[in-house]
Amino acid sequence: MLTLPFDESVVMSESQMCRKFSRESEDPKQIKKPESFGKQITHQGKSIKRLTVEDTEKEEVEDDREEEDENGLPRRRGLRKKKMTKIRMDRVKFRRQEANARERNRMHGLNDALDSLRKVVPCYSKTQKLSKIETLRLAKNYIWALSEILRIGKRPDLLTFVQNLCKGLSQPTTNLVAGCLQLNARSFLMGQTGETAHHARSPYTTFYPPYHSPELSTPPGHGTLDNSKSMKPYNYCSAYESFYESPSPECASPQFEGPLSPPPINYNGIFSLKQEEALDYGKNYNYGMHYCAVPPRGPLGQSSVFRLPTESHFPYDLHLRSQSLTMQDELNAVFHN
DNA sequence: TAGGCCATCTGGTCCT
DNA sequence: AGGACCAGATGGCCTA
Repeated sequence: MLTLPFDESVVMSESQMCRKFSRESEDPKQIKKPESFGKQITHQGKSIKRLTVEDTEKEEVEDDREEEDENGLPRRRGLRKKKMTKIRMDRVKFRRQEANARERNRMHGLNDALDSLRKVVPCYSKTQKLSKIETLRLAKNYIWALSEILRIGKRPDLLTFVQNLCKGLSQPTTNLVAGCLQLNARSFLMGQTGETAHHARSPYTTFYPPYHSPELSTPPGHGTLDNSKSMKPYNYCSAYESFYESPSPECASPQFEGPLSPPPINYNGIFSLKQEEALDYGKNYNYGMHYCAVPPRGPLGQSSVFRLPTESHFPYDLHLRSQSLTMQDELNAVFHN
C-alpha cells in the first residue's frame, strides 16, 4: 500500500533523468509537466502502477533494513542491491515517460490523419468538427456511396445519396451533412441562372446527382426523391481536387454532366431547400464567407426539418472543400455578369 | 448535472 | 530489449 505520492524530489530526479537520457524529438507540449505528473500519480491511487511503485519502495525499505542489520560485506551487498533498485526504478520511470511521449505522438499522428480525413469527406467545418467516430462513419459511407456509383454506373438521386452518407450517423452530424448538402444545392440553384454550374472545378458543385437510380438501394424507412425534381450533376471530384490540388482526371468525364433542373425543396424531413432564398443567393451571400448552417433547437425528431436561416447568422462555419479565393473570384465573376 | 468527446497515462501483448 | 499497438481508466471540457 503506497501512501507516499511522488514528491518534488522524485519529480526533480525525473527531470534530471530526462536531461541525462535526452530525447531525440523534444516537443514542448509532449514534455510532461511536473505538476501534471504529480496529479497523475495522485489520480492513480487505485492503479496497478501505484502498486508497482509501492513494491519497489518496499524493496528499498527491506534493503535499508539489511543495511542496518549487517555491516561489511552484507551491507555492501545491500547497498549494491539498493543502488540497483533505484537505477532500475529510475529507468522504469524514464522508460515509462518515453513510452508516454511516443504514445502521445502516435495519437497526435492519428488525430492528424483524422483531420486529413475530415477535409475530404463531404462535410467539413473548422469550428464544428466532426467527432472521430462520426468522421470514420461518414468516410465509410462516402466511400461506399461512391463505390456504389462506380459499380452501378449511374448516379443516385440526391436523397439516396444523402441517406447513404448519413447511415448510422448521429442526428447532429446528419444535420451538419444536410447543411453542407443544402449549401451545395444553393449553388446548384444558382447555377441554373448562369453558366458557372458547368464549371468543372467549381468548388461549390461538390455533389449532386441528376436523376434517380433505382439500382441504388434506399434504406428501409427512408423516403424517396421525387423523380420529377431531377438534379444538376454534382462534382465527385472535389475531394480529389482539394486533396491533390489538381483537377481530377474524372472530372472531364461527360458522364458527370447532365441537364439542369430545379432542385427539391424538401426531402422527406431530412432537410429542406428554400428556393426563394437560393434565388437570392447572389444578392445576400458573399461567397468568401464561411458557409454556415443553423442546427435546429433541441434534438431533431423525425419530423424535424433542417433549414437554413434567411439571414446569414450562423453558429458555425461550414467550409466547403476547396473554398478559396479562386472560388470567390469565380462566383463574383458570375454575379457581376 | 449527466452525458459525450477527448487527451493522456498505463500495462499488456506482439513483433523485430 | 525496445518499440508499436491496443484497450482500459481517468479527469477535463463542453453542451443540452
